[in-house]
Amino acid sequence: MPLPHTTPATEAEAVARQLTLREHIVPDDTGPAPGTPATVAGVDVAYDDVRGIVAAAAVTLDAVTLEVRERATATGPVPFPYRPGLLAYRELPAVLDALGRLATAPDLVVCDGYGIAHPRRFGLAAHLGVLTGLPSIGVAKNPFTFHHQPPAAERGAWSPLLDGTEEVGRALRTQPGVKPLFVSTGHRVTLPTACAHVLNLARRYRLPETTREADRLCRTALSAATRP
DNA sequence: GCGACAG
DNA sequence: ATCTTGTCGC
Repeated sequence: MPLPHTTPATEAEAVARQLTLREHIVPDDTGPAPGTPATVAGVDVAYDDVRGIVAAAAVTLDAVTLEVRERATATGPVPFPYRPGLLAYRELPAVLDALGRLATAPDLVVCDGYGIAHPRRFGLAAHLGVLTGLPSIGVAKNPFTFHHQPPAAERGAWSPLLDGTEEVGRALRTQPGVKPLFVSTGHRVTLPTACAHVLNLARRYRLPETTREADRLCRTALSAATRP
């Protein structure tokens, strides 16, 4: 069922593949309902650009209790340079590897970065969702090239994230008086549902527990891979 | 041409 | 992403 991933030889090929794959995005709401019994995985990567090594982590949490259910990591060579708009080609190989090492596939994947909020409407979270078939959402820490009005100060407040006049995501306040996160849809999840998931996962801190756990794990995995 | 630009 | 100490605040 999952589609294969291979590293493009050129940026033009990378862009062309995005235009093809984006047709496979399913913009429905067939993923789990926020806060209901389900498993949610956070994925993240860390780099050692000097040695050209990337380490990825996938951590599965219980969506109700937020307890960690499973952890997996993967390391490998950095496969693609960083280019805004092509982040997925840099992160996906290691992330897909880590996800595949989980004994049980999650019901939802939370990515660091964007989903449909992307110059070609096919960011990392959408790409991951299409390849794996899993419901996915993107959670970014900055607005990238998009614009927004600051949401009200209370937790849960949001404002549209705009590419011109098109709403591509939401600036979502997960903690009172703290900088908002930028949430966008990936695959099989609706924008309001995606925001509800993020609020459910970010009860105490700005970032969802899924990304906090994945961030910690990929860093330790990187130092372990870098430490002979 | 210059600046901006997820991680 | 990553380089990096102390420091202001709850």
